[in-house]
Order: sequence, then C-alpha cells, then structure tokens
Amino acid sequence: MAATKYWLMKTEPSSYSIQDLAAEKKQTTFWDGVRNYQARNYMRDEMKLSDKVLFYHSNADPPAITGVATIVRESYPDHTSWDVDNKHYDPKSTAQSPRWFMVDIKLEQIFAEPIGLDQLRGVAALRDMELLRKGSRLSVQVVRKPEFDAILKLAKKQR
DNA sequence: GCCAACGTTGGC
DNA sequence: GCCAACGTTGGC
Repeated sequence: MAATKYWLMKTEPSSYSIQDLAAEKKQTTFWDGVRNYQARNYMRDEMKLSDKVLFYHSNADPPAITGVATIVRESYPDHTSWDVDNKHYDPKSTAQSPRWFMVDIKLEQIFAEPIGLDQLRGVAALRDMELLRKGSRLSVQVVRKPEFDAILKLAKKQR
C-alpha cells in the first residue's frame, strides 16, 4: 500500500466552508471548480484514497486552517465543467473529453480553534510550507508529513 | 478596495 | 516561441 500523502485544499468559506461540509448528509462532498492545471494534476494523478487534507479558508478573517478531511473517492471528471449554467463552465471540457477532474473528500475533524496564518508563520517546523510562501496561490498544495503533524499538534494544544 | 504575484491568452 | 495584455487569487 502506498504511503499516505498530505494535502492542503483552499476554499472561500463564503462559497463553501468546513461547516458546509459538516452539514452534508455523509459529511462528504466533491471538490468541483478547480480550473488550474497543476491543482488538477494533483487531484487527477496523485491523490489516493485515505490521503489526508488540510481544509483551508482563504479570503476569510482570519485566513486559517480549519480542519482535516480525507480522500474517499479518487479522481473522476468534474461534471460542472460542461454545465453551461455553472460558474466554472469551460467550453473546452466535455463529457466525451473532460478537461477537469475532482475528488471526493470526507470530513475528519473541525479544529476547536481555526489556526490562522499569523499563528502558522510562528512555527519553525512550517518555515518552508508552501501556503506561507509569498504569492502562493495554488488551491491544491502538497503538505509534507512533518508539517501536517506540526499542525495537528497545534490543533490539539489549543483545545 | 488595493495591488503583488501569478496563470492564461493570443497576436506576432 | 516570445511576451504584452488581461484576468484571477488572496492577503492586507
């Protein structure tokens, strides 16, 4: 069995928050709307069942990691990409030849307190974390295991 | 609302 | 294939 990989996925809570995920019937959702090739490639090629995902709220006050989810379905075409009424419609993507892909995630835990960017920046173990790099915009990012562990530890400490 | 940092598009 | 113009992201 392949080693568990760790990821971070961004969402604007005004469009979809971790509370929305918690309110889903089975606390699962499909991660639609990604329209960036690198982020797509991560989802399509590298995300595997039971990989862990840090759930990040961007454009929030404060921007913060709010919990953890896990991959419960590996990549399949993002059907919203050929839905003309969808906000993320892409005329170049069709059911016959899909351009965009998504995965399903399931909520594992909501942190008692969101871990804000400020707090993350203060942690030595996270010095090289992609999220904290200036100009880091990618909505699906790789997280190293030591980084993931450090964040879980922070989440525990503040309970 | 500003704007730096990116990614994409399209003329050449 | 270059690169200017444009659009988007996302912290502040």
